[in-house]
Amino acid sequence: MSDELSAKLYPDHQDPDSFPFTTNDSPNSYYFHENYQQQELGFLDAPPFMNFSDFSDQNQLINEITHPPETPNSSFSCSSNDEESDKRDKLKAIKESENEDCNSNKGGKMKKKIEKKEKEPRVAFMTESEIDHLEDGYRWRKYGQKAVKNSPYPRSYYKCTTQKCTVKKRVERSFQDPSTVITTYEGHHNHPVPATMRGHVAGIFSHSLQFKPSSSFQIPNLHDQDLFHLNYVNNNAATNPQSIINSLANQQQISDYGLLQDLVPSILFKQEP
DNA sequence: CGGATTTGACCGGCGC
DNA sequence: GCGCCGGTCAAATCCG
Repeated sequence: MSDELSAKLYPDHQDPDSFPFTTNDSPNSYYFHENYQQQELGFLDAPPFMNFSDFSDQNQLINEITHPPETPNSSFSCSSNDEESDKRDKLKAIKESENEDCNSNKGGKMKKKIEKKEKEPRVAFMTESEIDHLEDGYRWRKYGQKAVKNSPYPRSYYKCTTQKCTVKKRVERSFQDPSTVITTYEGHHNHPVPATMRGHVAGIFSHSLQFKPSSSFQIPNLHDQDLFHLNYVNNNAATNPQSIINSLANQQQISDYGLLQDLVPSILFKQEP
């Protein structure tokens, strides 16, 4: 994301890794927001009650910046346009030349070329919930917690407890909208949902709404696992006892739709390494 | 008692 | 080189 976009979206927010992602070194960040926008406009077969109004200002802003009025709003595809790929090529060239300078360190010892650790794909979900760590079907071990700059809410770090699975997730409450929790998954599980959780999943899925990608809008490389997370967290939030109690307090009638109306989260975007 | 969580220390990347 | 910051480690502590 450009500094300009970042500054307009979050004037007081300095944390580069919080939502939305603002990786300085990745030319893909712009692309993520195309996804974000695309999703808002119809990636998911969202039910009619789904309310994106909370994000409409952001999306409008993103739309303005990424597609200025004089530039035709080309498409919602995730492929980059020529101008954008030019920018990426240039950035790539700069990075490569920088690497060369660094590695050919005149007269000195030949520094072993250290490959930059490849980033795992990341997927972020924003969920309206009072509970920070939402049940998502997998087992996690907390390994750290840090204060988030310019936010009163800490960020928690979790690892999947299954052996040889390197998936991590970060959970933090949005400082802009404290009613929402931002969950970021990094990597993909190399194993099925733990057996002890499967019954739970089946029970939840049997009676409730599920998201699926629409035929007209696709985010490339969106794994089934990501939709699983979305469905699981969504449905779990909707069936969380405290959520139901809260909902009861606010609504006259309870229906599946009525409950979900206040609780459904939205997938925001996906970040590729 | 064993697994999970807490929390201060530590590390590496980055900007100045 | 130094300080800042995000992310991770690991010893101490908690808790069922």
